[in-house]
Amino acid sequence: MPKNFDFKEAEQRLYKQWEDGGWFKPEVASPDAEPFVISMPPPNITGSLHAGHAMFCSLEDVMVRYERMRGKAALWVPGTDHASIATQLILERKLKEEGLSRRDIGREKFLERAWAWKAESGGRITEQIRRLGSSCDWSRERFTMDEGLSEAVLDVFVTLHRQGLVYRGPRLVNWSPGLQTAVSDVEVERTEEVGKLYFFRYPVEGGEYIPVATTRPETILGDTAVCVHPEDPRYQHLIGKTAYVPLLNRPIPVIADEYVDREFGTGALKITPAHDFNDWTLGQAHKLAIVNIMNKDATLNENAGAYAGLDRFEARKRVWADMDAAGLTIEVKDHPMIVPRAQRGGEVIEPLLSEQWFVRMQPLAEKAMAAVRDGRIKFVPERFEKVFFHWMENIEDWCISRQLWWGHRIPAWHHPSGEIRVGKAAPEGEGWTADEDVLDTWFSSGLWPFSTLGWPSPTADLGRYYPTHIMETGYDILFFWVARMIMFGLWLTDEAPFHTVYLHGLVRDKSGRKMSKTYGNVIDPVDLMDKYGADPLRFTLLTSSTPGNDINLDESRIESDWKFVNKLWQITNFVTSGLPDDFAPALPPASRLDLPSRWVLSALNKLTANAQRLFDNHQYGEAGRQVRAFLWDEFADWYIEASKYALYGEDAQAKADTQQVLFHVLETCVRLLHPFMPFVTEEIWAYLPARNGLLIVAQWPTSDAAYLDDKAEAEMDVLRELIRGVRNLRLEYTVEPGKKVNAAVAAGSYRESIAAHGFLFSRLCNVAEVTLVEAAPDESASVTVGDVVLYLPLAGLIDYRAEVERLEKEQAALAPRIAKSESMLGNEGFVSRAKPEVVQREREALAEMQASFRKNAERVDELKAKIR
RNA sequence: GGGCGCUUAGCUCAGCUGGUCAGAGCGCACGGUUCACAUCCGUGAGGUCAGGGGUUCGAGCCCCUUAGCGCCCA
Repeated sequence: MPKNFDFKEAEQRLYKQWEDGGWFKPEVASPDAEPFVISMPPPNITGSLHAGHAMFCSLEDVMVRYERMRGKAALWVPGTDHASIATQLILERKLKEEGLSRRDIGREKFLERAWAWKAESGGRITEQIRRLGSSCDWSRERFTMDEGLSEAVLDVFVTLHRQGLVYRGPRLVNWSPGLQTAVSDVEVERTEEVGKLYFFRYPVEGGEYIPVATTRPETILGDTAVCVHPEDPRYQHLIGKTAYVPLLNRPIPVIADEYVDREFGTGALKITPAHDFNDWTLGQAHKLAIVNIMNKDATLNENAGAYAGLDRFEARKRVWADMDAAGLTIEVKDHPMIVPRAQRGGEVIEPLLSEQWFVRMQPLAEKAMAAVRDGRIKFVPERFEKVFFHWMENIEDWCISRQLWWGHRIPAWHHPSGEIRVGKAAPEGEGWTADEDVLDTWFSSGLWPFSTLGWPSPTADLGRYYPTHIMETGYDILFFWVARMIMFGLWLTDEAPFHTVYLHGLVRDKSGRKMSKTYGNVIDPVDLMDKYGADPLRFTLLTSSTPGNDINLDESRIESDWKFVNKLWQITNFVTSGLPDDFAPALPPASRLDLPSRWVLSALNKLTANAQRLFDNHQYGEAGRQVRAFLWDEFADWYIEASKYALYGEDAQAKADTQQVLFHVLETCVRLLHPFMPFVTEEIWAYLPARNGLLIVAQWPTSDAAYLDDKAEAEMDVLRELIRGVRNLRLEYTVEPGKKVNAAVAAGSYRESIAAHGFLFSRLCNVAEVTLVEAAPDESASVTVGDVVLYLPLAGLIDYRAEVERLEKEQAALAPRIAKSESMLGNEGFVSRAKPEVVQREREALAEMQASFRKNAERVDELKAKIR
């Protein structure tokens, strides 16, 4: 095999091999295999790959590849979203560059451009998703505006309308003046900003004034009442009197309502039902007049009198100036306030009275909550259930119409008579015109898990692959998307669309800041893949995250995982290079194997069992970390080094057995790592002998209890500690690294083991010969592990005083640990209530520490005697 | 105002069911050209697991509370 893994060449080739070979299709499993299905959160066609995409692709691919290896009919359905607002924003920006607006070119031409743009750039994101190694079934790729999905969307609208759940009406909605469309509650972001609070006098009949404060003086022109608390002595006598709207002199009532907070501001409120959500509610309760003063472009209309035609912010200045001139102003204060801004575009949202389509959410939410309550749907991590319930319990009707062109056109028809009919086709008769509006993007993505499988047609895919299994996505779209899928799924298909919602966190920069173009801290996953390959990026994203928590992406970790890829490659090179041409994998029984082999196989099988448990609990990151640690710190650093004795030795059987073990461990780890690092593992797989087929469909490893061996692990631990001790001594006494030394061991209870494994010392710490002794040789330094004392004779190098000091330091560290252990074991509560194996383990640990302490103490005495 | 998360080595983060869980990577110090790998190997320094209280035989891990940071909802 080549000296290094050339990811640039291999990634493309392997992905093509997988995709062209149809290995991403669920049909590669046996026909009766249990299905496992994930719907990919469809990226916007406007987008290019960002860290969030890389995150979900990595996670979902781990899930899918794992289940595929377990023999399931694994299906990951990919697709893209038309992203109504985001796409339209981009297209309008492009038009603007040409000096045009969408109205200049008209709806038809605009949509042509939109489709052209989709054709041109919709493929870019899917190419980038491929680069990550995502094993999704592209033959089932969908787009939210595909014919089938569009039909589904219209059907749902019609159905919900028939069920009385879709209605139309004038309501106060969140209006985006720049985009000229309504948006839903979840599309409004509330930002804390320092604004101004304007205090002024509201004239009341009889020459009195009520002081009132507002953050938006222009809305004064639309006031239809002044409201005070019914028990407020300051204003009680004015209740029921008539106030006059400043500048317009329009008479309005002074009303009373307990809603007013007497402590806040002046304790009196101006009420503008047409331009404020709270005021709207209050206005409904008091049957107040509704005066709309604003046009859809946020200029004021004829109801604003002299201010008609002015932009809202310009009007604000003028109104205030004129009121000041009229002597009605009191003061202006800086005021921290919550400003509603559009999620797309960021402009200030205006509450505006408008005719829109809504979905009545209450009935849908009930079903959704029931499904989560009774466990048909679970959240990982669980805490998001609380967030989900809180939102569901307070759910508002969903404004689904958008005054945009790019999207699913609402299947409603308007007649000059004012009649409105809902249906996919135009009603019979003359004069019907189609509704101008399109649906909220999230209306179609809410159907995604089933619409992508053919619903509402009873397709084979729908039957076999729905409901899906895990919905994996970012917690930031819990309300936008996940909640809607759950509601729609239950309502329309009578099934929970998935049984598990796995939510990942946001990917931030290394210091925890949100990535943004303005900060210039955006980490482009494509750059990282160019530099390190897809595997290290995936592995880093997967292993540095835990469910639901944000991750701060540090490039140094990707670099480190790039090194891990190389390490794996080099391990493979070592393991395979020595294998005979006719090598046939056949792991010998544990009874025939040497100690290092029994140890490493025991550790391997524990690892496999752990990985299984962790995958079962969606702890993918921890599983990946453990495999990496085992492979590098145990297998490469210890077993491989130890194996060289047998490999280069005379004993043919031992050599063959060792090769079997090396191969088995590597091969198992490659399987375990495949979901995390698909490219390098698949490439390695091709270099392993006697393999049939591709790793992508190889079997996921299971733990074999026959190879679990606590005794071997304990023995190896002692040997490893002794070896570490020797390495340490050699450095402390600056023994030349190349120089061979001898060791004498008072082997205590490990006599046989040490006698038999002198070769390990030779290989791992350059000790030529290990002899068993009873007493300490002259001029030697020692290392103690339990009742084993290893002496390193270092003639001429030993400073007895320094050696005593070193040992006493060790004793000082040991003493408190012994004391703690003794007190634990002396504690009746611990001995009687802790699990027996825990007590047993503690006893053994204490015995070992005590032995070490005793041996060290003896040694110190000996040395002290020599000093005198 | 309600809710949630985070606070563990200089930095970025793990720590699953409470009992070798005090860890990793990077960084740092020191030492290494022997036949898998310098994209490497070895050794080491460094943390009263934010503060306080509690439950428990035993607590980074559970409960309460305080503080700081962040997020969501209103």
